[in-house]
Amino acid sequence: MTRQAPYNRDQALEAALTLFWRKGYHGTSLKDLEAALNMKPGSIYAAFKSKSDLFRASLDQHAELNLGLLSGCVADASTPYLGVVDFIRQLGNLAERPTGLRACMAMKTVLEITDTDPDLRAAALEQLDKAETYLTAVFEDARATGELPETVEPARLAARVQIYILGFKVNATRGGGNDSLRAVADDLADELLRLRRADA
Amino acid sequence: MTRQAPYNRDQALEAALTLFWRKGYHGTSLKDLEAALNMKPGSIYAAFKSKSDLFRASLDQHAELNLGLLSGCVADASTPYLGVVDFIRQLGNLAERPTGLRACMAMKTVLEITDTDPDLRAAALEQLDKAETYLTAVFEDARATGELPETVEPARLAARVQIYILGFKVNATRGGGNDSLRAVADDLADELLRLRRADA
DNA sequence: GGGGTATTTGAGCGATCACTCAATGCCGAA
DNA sequence: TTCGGCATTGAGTGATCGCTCAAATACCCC
Repeated sequence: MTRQAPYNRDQALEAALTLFWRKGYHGTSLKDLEAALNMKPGSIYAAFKSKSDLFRASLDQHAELNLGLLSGCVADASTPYLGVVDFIRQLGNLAERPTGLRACMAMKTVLEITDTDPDLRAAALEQLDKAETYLTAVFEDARATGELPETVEPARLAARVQIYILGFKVNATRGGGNDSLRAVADDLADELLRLRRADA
Repeated sequence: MTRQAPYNRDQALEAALTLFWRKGYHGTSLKDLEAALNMKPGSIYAAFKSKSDLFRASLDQHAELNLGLLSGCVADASTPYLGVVDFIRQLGNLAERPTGLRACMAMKTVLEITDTDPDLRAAALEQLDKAETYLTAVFEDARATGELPETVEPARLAARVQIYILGFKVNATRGGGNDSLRAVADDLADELLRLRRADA
């Protein structure tokens, strides 16, 4: 039936994601995208409709990967709470990435986009909210099972952990090496371990 | 003598700072600046040389204000370490600011600027380094006086506190209200208090 | 092969970008 | 009152922005 497109859509989207992630929305021009996706402007618009729609698609793709990473840690650990702790500890591995890709795209977008393009901002905010909701649920369960003491407020702790994550990623963007990043990630993880009930 | 310039340079710089801070480097056009500074392009270039130089000047101005805030807290508190704790606690007041001005400009710049304009990126990085150096010095002194235990590594703790500050500001940019921001700022401040020696 | 269709192409659109400079306006000195 | 000199002006520079569309191309079915 219809002809197979000679470009791979997923592959193109990944290239766009990397570019937008690194350079931001305003900092990425269509010329940049044409080069990275190896597509002419007409093809890009046929496939993705507009620059902002392509950005939006990249943002969603990025969120999926990111949340997958977190939920993967949660699934693999002996308890969900320890999974979150492990996720924090693994932030120490961010040194492997180039500095431009150490901070998450949603965060960069919320900081970059203010008045113009409220849709993009809203999408990024929603992603951060989703992550925080996920964390809150984990902490609620941990309290219910007795892993966390009753005095812990799940939403409040989720906000704090979100701050750990976002702050760590901003700081990593400055360019720290493997050792220093790992040391601080361990400190943050240990801090969360200390919140568990002594008998847990 | 030379004629008095009909615009106030400091006032113009402050307007530029607010604009750049809120909208970022790429997100701010000269049209925006012309309107905010109430100056024609020729005057702007006569006074500030170029867009990037004006941004740079704004960045420096911002850093001065920011570091002044921190050192003010340190000077006012009963010990320098408690001053830092107080600074963290006062982050809860960020709700008073519009969301676009809650994150510090240096941080936003480091996240926004990657390849292009390495000078601007370097300037922003330097400012963050300066703040971290300041924190490290405070923690070193606190350890020397016995307020912090010997086991604390000042530089490592400074990185962690920097993460708290940066992370908090990113999170505040999402738009939290007065109560929620204050609650989490208190949590972070209390966490630092807990590091002090029991007899301090 | 040949015809029909879907996709890709890339020159070029108007708008906006950062920036310039000849003309103008304003001032103090003479 | 006139004049010399500097600050301000704003229309206009070439470059680049995001984006379009008529033409060329590649593919499938017959």
